[in-house]
Amino acid sequence: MYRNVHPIAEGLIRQCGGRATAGRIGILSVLLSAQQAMTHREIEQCLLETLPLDRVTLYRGLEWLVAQQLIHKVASGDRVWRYHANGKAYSHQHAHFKCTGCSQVICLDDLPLERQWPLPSGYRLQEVELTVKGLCADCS
Amino acid sequence: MYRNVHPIAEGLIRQCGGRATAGRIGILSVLLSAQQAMTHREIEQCLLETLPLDRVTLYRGLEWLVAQQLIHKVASGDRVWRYHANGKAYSHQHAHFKCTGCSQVICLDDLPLERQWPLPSGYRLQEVELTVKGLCADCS
DNA sequence: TTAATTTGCGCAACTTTGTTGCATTTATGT
DNA sequence: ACATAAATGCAACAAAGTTGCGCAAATTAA
Ligand SMILES: [Mn+2]
Ligand SMILES: [Mn+2]
Ligand SMILES: [Zn+2]
Ligand SMILES: [Zn+2]
Repeated sequence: MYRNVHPIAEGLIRQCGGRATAGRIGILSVLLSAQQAMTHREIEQCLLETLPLDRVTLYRGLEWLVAQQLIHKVASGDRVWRYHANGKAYSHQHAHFKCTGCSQVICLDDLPLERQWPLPSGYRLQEVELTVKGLCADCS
Repeated sequence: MYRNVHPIAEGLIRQCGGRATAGRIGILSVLLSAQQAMTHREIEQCLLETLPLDRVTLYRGLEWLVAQQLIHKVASGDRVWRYHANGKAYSHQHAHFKCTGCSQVICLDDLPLERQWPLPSGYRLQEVELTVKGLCADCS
């Protein structure tokens, strides 16, 4: 249950010097307890009963948490952002897996992105975005 | 000038057994002449003078060309599809480069995606989507 | 060449995802 | 408890893309 992580979430938010509002704590708690990256919609649904937030507030909360580097944002192909808490394992750049069956997105911590990527001359690399698509264990 | 490729575009379309309409020929001609992957908007602008197409027709034309595998679709992070003609070089899976300055997207043919990607057990790979982000030669 | 049939087009309306402006409320330091 | 800065809720907006449907154009048959 994601309520257990409320104190942890609140601590993390205060450490950033931000206001510990119910919204931010709720959002971060959901993401800290989630096994996969979640869409805005999924987070909204998840909070619906305990803490109904306005969609805009949720967008702004997520934006703020990303800016504080407490969570990260995943693009994953469909035109929907997904969000996931930054554990120790996920603080560096990493790849993601997207299941084409159930649409879940998980972080692939093992997949190193620090290798050399050959680019045309004059081109400068900033960031690599890698999404492996396929079927998860449940959908296989 | 993309008008030179009209006969080529028409031939490719007829080879697929599809109707060679002015719209499809125009769209494919633009993409065949383009150096980079283009958004729906960019293609629309490009055709504006010679062949003003309804946005929906353009969407459906692109969809059809993708289904015929005459072009391919690139996700590239912002929530906008980009399209590019399938030359010989681009018929296989390949990575893309997206310039964070000018937003142009080019195909990285040299970057092999056929390596092994370690996945959790039970997970099955279908496709790899790799976008390298950075600055192109002009924007550097 | 014309007529019939099939397929694509244009238009309007709708959906989804996300953003912006502004008045109101709330968290926090004093 | 009060002042103040910051977050929230609401309405409106925006961009990208989709759907339904009547009409037009491309193929095919006559
Ligand atoms: Mn991740
Ligand atoms: Mn490409
Ligand atoms: Zn799955
Ligand atoms: Zn550039």
